[in-house]
Amino acid sequence: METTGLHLWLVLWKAYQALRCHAERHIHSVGLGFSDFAVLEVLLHKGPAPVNTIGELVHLTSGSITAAIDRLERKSLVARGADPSDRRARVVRLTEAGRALIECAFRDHAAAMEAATGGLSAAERGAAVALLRKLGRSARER
Amino acid sequence: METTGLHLWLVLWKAYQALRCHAERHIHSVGLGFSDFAVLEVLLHKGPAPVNTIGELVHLTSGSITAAIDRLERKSLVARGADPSDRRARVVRLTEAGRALIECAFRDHAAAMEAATGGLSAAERGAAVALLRKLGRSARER
DNA sequence: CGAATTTATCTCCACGTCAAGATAAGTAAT
DNA sequence: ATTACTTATCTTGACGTGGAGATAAATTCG
Repeated sequence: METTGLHLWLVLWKAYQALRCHAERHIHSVGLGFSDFAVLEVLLHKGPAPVNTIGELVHLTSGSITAAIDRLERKSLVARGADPSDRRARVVRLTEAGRALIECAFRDHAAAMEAATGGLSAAERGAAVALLRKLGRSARER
Repeated sequence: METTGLHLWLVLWKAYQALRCHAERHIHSVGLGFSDFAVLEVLLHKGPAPVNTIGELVHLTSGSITAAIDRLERKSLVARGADPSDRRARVVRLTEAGRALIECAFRDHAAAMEAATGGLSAAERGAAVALLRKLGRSARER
């Protein structure tokens, strides 16, 4: 078994692409892009938040998150509001339509990921999670 | 330990991003984009190949791979040539400069990945490779 | 208080990607 | 040989992203 860092990286990349492909198929079918889905998901699970806070959570730069919120606002899935404690900030919240959409889409997404990872037993998935978490953490620290 | 498919997907995503961040830093410092690096790497290890064959290997559509080869040709890192057995095809090969660059860049890349995955022991990396390979393969099959 | 710095957001532009369609060359079938 | 189909590549237009810089508000410090 190959244990070089390069090999691990390649295998990780391929696994990522395979899962991402599944994820994208479902998300695309709802008429959303990957980033827009991530933004809605953050809003659903963390509640309203300022633009750049969301950007950091989903790894988008200031320009990109502005564009993403613009897209979602154009579709009436989110709304910008004023932050009473900071007049620079614009707080983003889900609209009714946005909440309905992401709740449904998220359920589908979870089911799709469950199916896509079905090739591994529960024990294997647990082991994979532990290893990947450790790998990600240590890589981020360097 | 969480063993849902969704959780595994999220952890995989984060680990991927952490490693990709390392990879991109090194590749960018050579003046290349991620895809262009992948194209050169294919040419280095598999030898000259037609445009679309390369595109499939690095997962780029016909339009994208054309643009990538254009960029590399503009920098004189690769050259297009005729395929004697198929006049539609354009065979891409490394130039001297291209070979020198990718050989050097690839060594650096391998070293960077070695360092980035250093948080895992050899045994852990072997286990991770086995799990990720299985995961990727089964996800691709569905 | 006023000046300098930081923070939050937005605008603008360049880049890489994809999708769809165009062109040209090879292949198969009648 | 003609027709239809497939394959290899390129072109065009739209989209999402990042980076640099602009603006405005908040914060820090003398």
